[in-house]
Amino acid sequence: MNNLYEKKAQIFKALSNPVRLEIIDFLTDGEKCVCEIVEKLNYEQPHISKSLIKLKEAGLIEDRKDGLNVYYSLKFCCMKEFFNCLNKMIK
Amino acid sequence: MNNLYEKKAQIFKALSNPVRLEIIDFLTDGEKCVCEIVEKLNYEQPHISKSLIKLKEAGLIEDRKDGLNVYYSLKFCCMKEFFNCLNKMIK
DNA sequence: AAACTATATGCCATTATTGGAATATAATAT
DNA sequence: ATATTATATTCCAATAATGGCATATAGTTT
Repeated sequence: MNNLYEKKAQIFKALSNPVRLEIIDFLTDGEKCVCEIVEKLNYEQPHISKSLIKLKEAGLIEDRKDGLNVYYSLKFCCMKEFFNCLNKMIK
Repeated sequence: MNNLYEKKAQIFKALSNPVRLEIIDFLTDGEKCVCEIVEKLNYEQPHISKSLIKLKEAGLIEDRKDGLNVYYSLKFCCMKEFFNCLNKMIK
């Protein structure tokens, strides 16, 4: 199996979960620390943490440490058009 | 499928598999019948069939019957830009 | 140092996905 | 009607994902 298809599949897999999509959505607003994401979404902190790590491993977000906090942000600006197309699909 | 994030997640889930991505790739070339897809990819016919149904259920492809054959084709032309963005992500 | 806070990791039961093998269906040809 | 062909469905074992709970780590404060 072609490597490239697997890499792409990994990205889509990272996006194939409602919680992780909600995180992405929240991050379009700018970088957020884990505690803000936990507060916004209604999930346990460990689950949010694991979700963020999965998104990071797929290369979709990046993190920045500042004291006790870890701030996550979107890594690609084209993500907006990406999701615009997606929105057309679900109409 | 109650909320929007779940609907989007379903689309990404359908795309989160190398075989299904290869099918999508093959279909950008134009509509293909199941047998052509089976011949092109190296998988059992039942597996290809199930993959196609999953893509169809996600609303990404559509089918057309003609005699014994079933032809599948992409449902969205914006899929090209969608994948262009994806390609930027994996560089 | 100990206490506290933000985040990450490990464990676990439940549920979903994967892909092969056998079989069923549906359209066509003889 | 029977045979043939293209596609779909069912069953199954192996593997992976989900999300809660308990705990660990790492930076900060006192």
